[in-house]
Amino acid sequence: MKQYDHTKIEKKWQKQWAKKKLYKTAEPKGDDTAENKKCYILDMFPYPSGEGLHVGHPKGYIATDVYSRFKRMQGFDVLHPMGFDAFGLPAENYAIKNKIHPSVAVQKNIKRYKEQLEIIGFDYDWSREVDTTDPEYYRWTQWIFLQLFKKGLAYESNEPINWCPSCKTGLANEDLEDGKCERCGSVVVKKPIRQWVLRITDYADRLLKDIDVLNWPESIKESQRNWIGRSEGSEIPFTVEFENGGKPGSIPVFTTRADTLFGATALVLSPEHLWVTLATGENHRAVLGNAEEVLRYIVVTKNKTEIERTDAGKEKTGVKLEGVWAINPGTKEKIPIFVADYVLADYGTGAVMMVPAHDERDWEFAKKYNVSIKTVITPDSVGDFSDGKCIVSPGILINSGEFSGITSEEAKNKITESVGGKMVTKYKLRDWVFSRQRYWGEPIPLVHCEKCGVVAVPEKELPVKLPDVKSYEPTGTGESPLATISKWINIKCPQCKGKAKRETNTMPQWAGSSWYYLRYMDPKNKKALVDPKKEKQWAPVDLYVGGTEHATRHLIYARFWHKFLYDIRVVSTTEPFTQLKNQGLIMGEDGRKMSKRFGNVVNPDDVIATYGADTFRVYEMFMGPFEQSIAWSPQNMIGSRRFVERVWKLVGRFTDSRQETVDQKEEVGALEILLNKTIKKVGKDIQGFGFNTAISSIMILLNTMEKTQVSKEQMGILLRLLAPFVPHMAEELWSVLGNKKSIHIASWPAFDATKLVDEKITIAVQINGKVRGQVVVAKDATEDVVKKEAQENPEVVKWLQGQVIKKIIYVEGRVVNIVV
RNA sequence: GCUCGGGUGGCGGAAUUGGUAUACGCGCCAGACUUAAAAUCUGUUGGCCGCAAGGCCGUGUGGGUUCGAUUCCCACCCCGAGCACCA
Repeated sequence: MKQYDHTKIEKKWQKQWAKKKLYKTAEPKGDDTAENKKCYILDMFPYPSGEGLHVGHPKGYIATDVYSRFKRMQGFDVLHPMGFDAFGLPAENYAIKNKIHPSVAVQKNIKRYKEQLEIIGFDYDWSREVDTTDPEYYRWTQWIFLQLFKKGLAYESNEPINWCPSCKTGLANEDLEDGKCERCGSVVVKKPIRQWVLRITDYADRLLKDIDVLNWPESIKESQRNWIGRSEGSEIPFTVEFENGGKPGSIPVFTTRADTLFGATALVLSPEHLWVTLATGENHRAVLGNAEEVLRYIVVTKNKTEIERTDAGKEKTGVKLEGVWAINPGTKEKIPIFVADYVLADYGTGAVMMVPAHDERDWEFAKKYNVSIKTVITPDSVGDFSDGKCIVSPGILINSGEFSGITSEEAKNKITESVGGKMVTKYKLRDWVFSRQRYWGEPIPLVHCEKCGVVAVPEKELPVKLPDVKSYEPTGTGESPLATISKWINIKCPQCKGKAKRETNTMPQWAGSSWYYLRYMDPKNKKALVDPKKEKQWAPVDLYVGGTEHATRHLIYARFWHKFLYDIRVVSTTEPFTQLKNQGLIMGEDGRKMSKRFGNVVNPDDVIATYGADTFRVYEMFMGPFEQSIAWSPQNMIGSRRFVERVWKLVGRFTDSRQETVDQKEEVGALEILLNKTIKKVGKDIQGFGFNTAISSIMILLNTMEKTQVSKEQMGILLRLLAPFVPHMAEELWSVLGNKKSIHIASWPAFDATKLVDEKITIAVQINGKVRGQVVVAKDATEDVVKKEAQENPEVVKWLQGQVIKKIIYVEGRVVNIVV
């Protein structure tokens, strides 16, 4: 047998597989039974940055590759595609920095990515590749937008939104991290610009409810629940009266604690509240005793960044409105009105009732501004509430008129009803700011007509192609660079043929990735986003693998679009991804995140050149639990290489002329049992993403096989168990054994359920729970026999001397415990 | 602050409807092969006490339930992630 030359073998088989189109996706069989045997396995497709891949990126891809090969061998029709998410800021910034047009840069980076992926030996069906920047692809991204627009789910708005001064574009809430731009880390400011917004909040309830049925990691599900942030409460109107006899008005507040209404000693409005704007405006200014002061406060507030405003730790500020007061609808007492920036404008009604005795924020504010504090809840178990303490927990009502004595829970409904309020549900989720003032994105397919207003581009005119432009750098004016191309902008209105202009905003990075999994099912279709038959054949995605960073962005957006597409009958399932797995990061050797900054990045190309793709794959799958972050270790890589080489040598026995005889230390029958056990375990582990334990059990099998006489058939089983992990070597050795067809379309070995337990089993003997000896018995030994053997065991006898046996417990096949 | 994960040898980790803790791999140590080294192969390897036989202690800490707890319950400590002035 020749030496193991990984480069030669890997190149050879990668070429062969491509030539024979081994991984071409099976076409739909068209019968009902076929549906049960499909398996759609999806990776989160990369955006091709200029950096190329580091060893952390392929970890998830290797896992899906192992899984898809396993499923194919089990006889499933497998769909395992790959593509590129190439619109968006990273690609554009790279292009700007390197002074290449984004489309050129993207194609270059895609090529590089593909090369890097190909040498790892993945089983992608490249004939289904998608590229979100391909007009034939984004035609359908635009089409989905138009359907949203037609259903009233896309609207134009001029509300202040998050603006990144460095990226020079508006951002969605999801694009912020601690008030900073997720991409560049700049502090985001609120800025009113014209924008397109999608009504994701219309789907908040369904997005929340359906989380329960998903087979996803608990942490991601929890993140989404937090993000959607449902809370049930009451909307209660507060009457407002003026000192100088103005007409009384009404301001609704939102509260989850209507039970504390009688303790509300002030009304607090956000600085952006419409009522405040009106009251300080030219016409009404006279009603306030201190309009100038209030205006000054509002200006100061608006100049603060989001971070400054929303930091819970900072001291609260506000200003009291003079000449006006509110009526507490419970007590009918006059209470002061404040404007304060701790009240968020865009949550609830932008107004809250201040209950200092039972809310810590209100408490803090009331102390500072001398608002009276009135306790109306007492903890239900103990009666000793003390005034001068903030009691946040619910309890029994006091000082609440007719409601005194009932519980908080009961009071919420009753009080709300009695003051003319209503029970409402609110969400933290905000509508999705969907336009970007940048070049490198899908043009929004709308037209602004002087007469007709906003008009959709007719579907047959899609795609609206992104025009070439000399300067694609962001303008910073709130307009996209497209606004400078008059030739492109000025068109006729599709409706009235009059003068009209194109919409110049582009879509955010997340648009293309919100539906790409559908396109893989039918990538070449020119007539529809996806053929309904093909959609039925493949949907939903059975397994989706990617990083946790997408928990509240991509994974929420995609679920939203999917549900919308379900409503307009483009897709047949209510959820896109039934099962989700997150790969843990591969950290640098130093334990820090891999980054150019730390100089701890490992390039997969180098690793593969030295050790081979098969070893690399084994190492990444064996290094620890898939979902866990673990540091890269060149030391441990050597262990994986050893393992791979030992397999090579083992098969060498069948080709070497000497037919090397084995010093047979293990029983042949025992090997048969171990093989069966291993087949069962490896299958179960791959299915459950326990790749590290699957490999360890194959290692145990290999250790035994090396010491035993092994038949060709048994060797074939070993190779098939290994095939998903080391596809090149398994293929090579499989052909060495004389097989003509590829191992990757061979059937996964079956195990014999009657041969899973050894003839003799070892049972531990405990005395009072401490292991004192072991007995070996036949596998079908009865309880009495085992108990008798246990008591006769010399080790045990020693411990039993002078003791009285109270009880003997036998756990079948495991342990005997003698209680003395 | 709230929510969700997680804490096991020198290291990555294995084992939970409660049943022999430390599988597998790395490293270390010893041996074989070699002039020598590397590679490879074989063996040992949780801690403490002991010449040994053997014993005691051990899954973040402290309690509890149980014949038996890494696993279940209570309290606490630490690490990671998400959310956070959301009324």
